[in-house]
Amino acid sequence: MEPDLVNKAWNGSEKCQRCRIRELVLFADLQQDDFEQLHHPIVDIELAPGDTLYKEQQKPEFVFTIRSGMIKLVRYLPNGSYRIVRLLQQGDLAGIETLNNTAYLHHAIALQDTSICRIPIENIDQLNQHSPHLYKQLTARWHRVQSDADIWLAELTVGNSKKRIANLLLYLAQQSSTEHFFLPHREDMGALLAITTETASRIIAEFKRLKYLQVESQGALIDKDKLKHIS
Amino acid sequence: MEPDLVNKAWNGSEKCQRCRIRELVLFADLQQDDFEQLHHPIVDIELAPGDTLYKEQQKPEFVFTIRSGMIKLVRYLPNGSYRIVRLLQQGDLAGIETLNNTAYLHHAIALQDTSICRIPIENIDQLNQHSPHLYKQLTARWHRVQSDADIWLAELTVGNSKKRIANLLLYLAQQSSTEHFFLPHREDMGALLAITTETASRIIAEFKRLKYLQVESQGALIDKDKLKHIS
DNA sequence: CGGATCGTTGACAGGTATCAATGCTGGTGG
DNA sequence: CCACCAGCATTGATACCTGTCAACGATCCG
Repeated sequence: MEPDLVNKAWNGSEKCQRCRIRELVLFADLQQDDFEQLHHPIVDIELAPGDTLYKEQQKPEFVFTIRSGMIKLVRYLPNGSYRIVRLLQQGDLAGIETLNNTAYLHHAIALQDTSICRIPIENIDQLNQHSPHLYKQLTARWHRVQSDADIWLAELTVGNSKKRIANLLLYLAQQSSTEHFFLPHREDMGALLAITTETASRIIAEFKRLKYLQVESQGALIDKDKLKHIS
Repeated sequence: MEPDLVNKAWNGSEKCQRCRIRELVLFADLQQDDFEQLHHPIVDIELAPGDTLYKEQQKPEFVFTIRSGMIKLVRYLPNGSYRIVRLLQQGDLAGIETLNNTAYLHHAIALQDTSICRIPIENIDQLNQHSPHLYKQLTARWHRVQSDADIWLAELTVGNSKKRIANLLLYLAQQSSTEHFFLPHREDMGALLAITTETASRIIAEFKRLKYLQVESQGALIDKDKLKHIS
């Protein structure tokens, strides 16, 4: 182990212990002892909208904890179009599938300004071998993957387009910590809901006209009752 | 611990060690020592088509390894209809989400004659605490959940109905160990693909007329090239 | 034989994809 | 500062697809 890496690791773990949202992220349950096992550096990353965090075919070396912002997980289809299979937000873990010694299953792309912690897989492996504290948090993340995927399948891919958009808006609003929330591009909405960009645009425009949806500088606002009535 | 439970546990673990498909199921990596930690009985269950393995609101006490057959995981929607979010087959683990101290996320219902091993959650928890051998297999199952969910989202909910049915048939054929495979009811196909029963029926009937699909007593057969061309 | 269940088919209205054109807005370079 | 451009968003027209409601056929079983 080179000295400078050890130093960075130490700095990283120091920061993790002082992390403002520590209770939400992967290392919530770790003890002082555990942090000393982090021999590889944890790095902060800031992403702008459109930045790619990783690609499917890339060598998997890191998992990523999302501290703020939003990431889309994307699968490209043979015909060149794409489908968004999940949205990740604060506290979510991107690249969890690589802990099984396999490749990334998606491309991960930022939708907003997004802050990330980049955690080397080696750290996770070491912690798993020498301490029991990470296991619970990891299982919780796997659980969330399943639960999100099921919600997606059961709620966002059924019914007509109006219903799906209404459900998506309700989902985004519910996920947000404030009243305002981030409204994706029409193309991304289409990729989320398996509808075309044009249809997404038409329905959003209609919701705006009906005042079910308002777009302000801080983000979007919805009339939840009206939208629930549609879905 | 009551003596008869201990006895049953011993019987159960004996059987696990001799299991014909052991390399496929959850206990693949377990050692002799580990099996001695199974203090609760593992029970074989045989299900007929339509039998319910567990329900969403049921108290979670067991996970289930599937030895043969097919199980659908079902979510009921507020309007009374349902959606199939995953199909489980040999080697898959049903109820994995309960290992996180939460409820079952679905109803699990057999589609065919199905053989199951019912494993008490306590066994899993104990093994996890005292031996490292289960961890890898569990992670592999979580991984498969994610990977299947993503395939579902990316391939079975996009494109028109003909494309979706073609993809479903290709998926079912690929999963099967023989050339023949199990063809679900039209209603289940609809619930799998987010289309109506009638549309599923129309397209299956058309595929039959075109000889892309043949139904024999052993199961269904498809013309993979023709169906790939559609999808 | 009658009834239940599932599959198939028809008719039609409504929804959505597709192709195409037109706004709108923010940024860039002259 | 302004004209221009690129990238989205919106809207229109139309053909096609799919949901809906309804009827009929096939098969199994008591």
